[in-house]
Amino acid sequence: MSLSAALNDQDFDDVEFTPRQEAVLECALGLLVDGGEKALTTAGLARKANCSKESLYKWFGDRDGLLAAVVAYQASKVHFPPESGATADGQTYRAHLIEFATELLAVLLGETSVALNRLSIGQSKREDSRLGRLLLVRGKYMIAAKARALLEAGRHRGYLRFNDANEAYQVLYGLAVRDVHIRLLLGDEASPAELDLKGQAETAVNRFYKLFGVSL
Amino acid sequence: MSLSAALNDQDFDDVEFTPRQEAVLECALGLLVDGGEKALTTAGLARKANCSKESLYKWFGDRDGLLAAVVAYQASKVHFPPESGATADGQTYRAHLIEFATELLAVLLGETSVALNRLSIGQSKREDSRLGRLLLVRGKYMIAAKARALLEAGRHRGYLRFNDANEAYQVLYGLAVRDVHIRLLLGDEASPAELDLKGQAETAVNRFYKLFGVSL
DNA sequence: AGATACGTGTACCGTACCGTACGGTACAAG
DNA sequence: CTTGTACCGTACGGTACGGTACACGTATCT
Repeated sequence: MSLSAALNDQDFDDVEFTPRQEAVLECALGLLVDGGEKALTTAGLARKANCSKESLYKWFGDRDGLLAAVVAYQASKVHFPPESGATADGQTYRAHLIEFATELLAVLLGETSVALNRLSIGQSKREDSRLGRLLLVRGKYMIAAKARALLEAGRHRGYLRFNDANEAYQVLYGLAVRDVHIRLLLGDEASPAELDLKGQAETAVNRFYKLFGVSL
Repeated sequence: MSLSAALNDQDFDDVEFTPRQEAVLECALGLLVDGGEKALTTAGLARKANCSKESLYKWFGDRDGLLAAVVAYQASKVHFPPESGATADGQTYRAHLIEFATELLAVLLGETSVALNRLSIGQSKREDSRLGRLLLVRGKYMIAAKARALLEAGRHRGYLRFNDANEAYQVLYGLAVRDVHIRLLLGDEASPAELDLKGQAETAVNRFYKLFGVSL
């Protein structure tokens, strides 16, 4: 079963890559990070990765399959630490929230994430945007799920009060990310204050508690 | 003076387009909205707009100049209403904030804005992203300036309390937009609730007042 | 040793598209 | 009537890139 077939079947879940393929995909990531999509040509990747174009097509089907594989590979690298500290008091729970926000910012502002988002967005057209969906389901939705679980735990223990966990997460996201992500995607640079991820996460969580925290 | 020369000089300000050129740019916008960047070819635009490729190159220099002209043209269409209601009580000021947030969402979620953002992001590479900068300075920065003025007025009249107007604006932006913008750029669709711009703007402003409003 | 499988390197084809050149048309000014 | 300007339509060169075919090298299995 080829990868492109798997992609067409919307079924990209249980795909594993051999070490050799992962090395090639890492090269592809490097080309993408500095150079954008147009820098990732089949000939260029084959030259940089010391592999043949024929192998690329054997492994990934076609160029779209290659791009999808790059996204899937990068997404497979983010680990979800096991539910951190099931028994936590209010202070450590708040610290966990801050840590989550910090990691969120670290991921979104990372250059590989920026490069992949640029790639997926550039490919997205009106209707039919497979790369975008892939990035959403393998990236954003996973993070959102983890965040919802974290927030639900906080509500269950009486630290937070809200009706819709998803809405609460989106507010936390907005408070932490603001317009920094889109500005980076457009080529702007983050200000020094915005590069203090920990500080940004703390103020975001502070404001979040002002909105959804139980009365002091 | 050609447009491309003006672009290279970072000076794209006092550029005006003839009605004929604007009609062509409108066609280009249409091609961009449904089809993405690759759908906007010089031959295709010439065919759809009933103009010659030679005219395109005479007017816009090259394809990059054409893309830049499309962005500049669209940016030139957003008007800034004169400072609304200099003398306003607390209720109408809050209404003005809601109106601003509503318009912000309407712009960001509009399909032409999404298409242009996709275009600019797709063109942005590591270093050197002229389209992105153009969209930032002609779009985002203008909106941010207006928002800062509005917020400063609110602080001056005692409705709001904050130190940095820019930071306050970013919080308002985050509360209103959340992750909807990036999701749309990636090809996701807005939920029904998210399409209720007025309602979204109201809750965003409510939360904003919880953070920066003076004590009730 | 031979066979099968896998991968590299290279040459090649077809195509899409940018950019330009050129012929033809309409129109205004002298 | 001539000249200049602006534009359309089309055809063509150059090129970059996706995709394929093939020759050669290497390892593993029998």
